[in-house]
Amino acid sequence: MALELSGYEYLESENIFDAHRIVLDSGPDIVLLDWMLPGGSGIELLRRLKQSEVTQNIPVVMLTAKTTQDNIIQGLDVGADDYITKPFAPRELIARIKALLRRSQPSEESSLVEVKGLKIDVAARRGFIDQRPLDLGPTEFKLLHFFMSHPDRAYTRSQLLDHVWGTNVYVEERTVDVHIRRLRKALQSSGADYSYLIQTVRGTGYRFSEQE
Amino acid sequence: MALELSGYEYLESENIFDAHRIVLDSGPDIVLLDWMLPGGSGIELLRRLKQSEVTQNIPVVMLTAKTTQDNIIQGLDVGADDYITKPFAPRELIARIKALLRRSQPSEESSLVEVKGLKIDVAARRGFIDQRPLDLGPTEFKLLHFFMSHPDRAYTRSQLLDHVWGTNVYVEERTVDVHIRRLRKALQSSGADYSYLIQTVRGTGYRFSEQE
DNA sequence: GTGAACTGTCATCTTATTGTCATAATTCCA
DNA sequence: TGGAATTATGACAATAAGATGACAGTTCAC
Repeated sequence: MALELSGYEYLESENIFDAHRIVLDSGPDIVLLDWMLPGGSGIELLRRLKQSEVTQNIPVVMLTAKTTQDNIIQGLDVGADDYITKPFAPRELIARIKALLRRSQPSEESSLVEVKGLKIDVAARRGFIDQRPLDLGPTEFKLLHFFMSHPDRAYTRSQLLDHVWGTNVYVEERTVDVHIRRLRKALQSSGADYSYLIQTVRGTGYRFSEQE
Repeated sequence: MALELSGYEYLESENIFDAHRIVLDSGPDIVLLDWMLPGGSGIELLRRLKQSEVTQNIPVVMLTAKTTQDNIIQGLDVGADDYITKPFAPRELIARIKALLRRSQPSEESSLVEVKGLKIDVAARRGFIDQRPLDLGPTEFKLLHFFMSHPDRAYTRSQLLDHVWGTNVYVEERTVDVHIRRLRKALQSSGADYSYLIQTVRGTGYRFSEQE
């Protein structure tokens, strides 16, 4: 109920066997695991999850009524990421889940990509032309980032939509044109004009290149 | 007693389980870990701490009565940062703790951070704009401190919650917005307006930067 | 116990960003 | 040289995201 109220989706299982299958099939973001499950102790599942490369990065929270030393040590040993002892407040459960999810989120890459006087700092999420910061919307930034890391190659609008907007997004192909224009505009804003880097490939799409 | 006399705050635990929770919840600056803990060897906890990304940077000092080489090697192997064998002089304990703390917080704990006319005194927990003290709540101070020691990079609300509020805290992400606002307000209180240092990064979060 | 300071949350207001369209400009080829 | 096809551009409304003010619960010092 607490999970539902907080807007999480979940799948339940009554026993280890189904639980394992569900984890493998649905690839959850997190696993809540009761110490005592019919058919075997939850710790067995925990061990299995942590052994497999596929599942070992899924954070696992152990729920337990037991506070006996043995069990807990066993749990630590196998690699639970957090524990909650029953009875617990729903708030606490949600808090711990949130914290774990936060932590497991994408690692921070801090790359700098540079082409001539045009530079983008991915960590800072910002672009520069000769030290001068660019005014880019999120989409323009992503587009520029994609282009700069895949230069000298023509992409169709469709491909750009996939890579920059993401799959499963329904957007008119012509929308790409508009963003290309916005990006070009930003690239020739102050002083130097770098808009030539974004080249139109008639009949195909666009390309990022220093040449020509 | 030695810790208290030296002005450190500490949390104690009688067993591995509680110890692990305490570390996760309170995010200590350092961990003193006895080799022998009821319910299991402290080394297991050490291993756990060093395995998780969240806790692996917390320095751990192993306390032990054993002087056998094996053990020491075992401990260092897993990642203990220092060793003290019992019996030990309180002075020595404190000295080692100090050394580790110094080492582990090179960038952050330089007690004076300054950017342009904005300066914070970490020890005194106060901020100044051109000598004039700022009116900051504890959270705002921590937020500002974090920003100033990690400039020119965008942070999501989640990341800020982790770094400033701590892990395992259940706070709405939007709460970050509110504190950002309070901080900005403080930065433009009297005279000069430094609120431009805290920049909104649409679709991502916030960034501290002198530029723009 | 009282009051001030501080926090977290909510509802509401603002603004930046986006997707789309209509129209102008260009390119290409018969 | 037309005109068909393709791309560029400006405008605009919808939307999503952030800013802001208010408020109530807590904590803490006195």
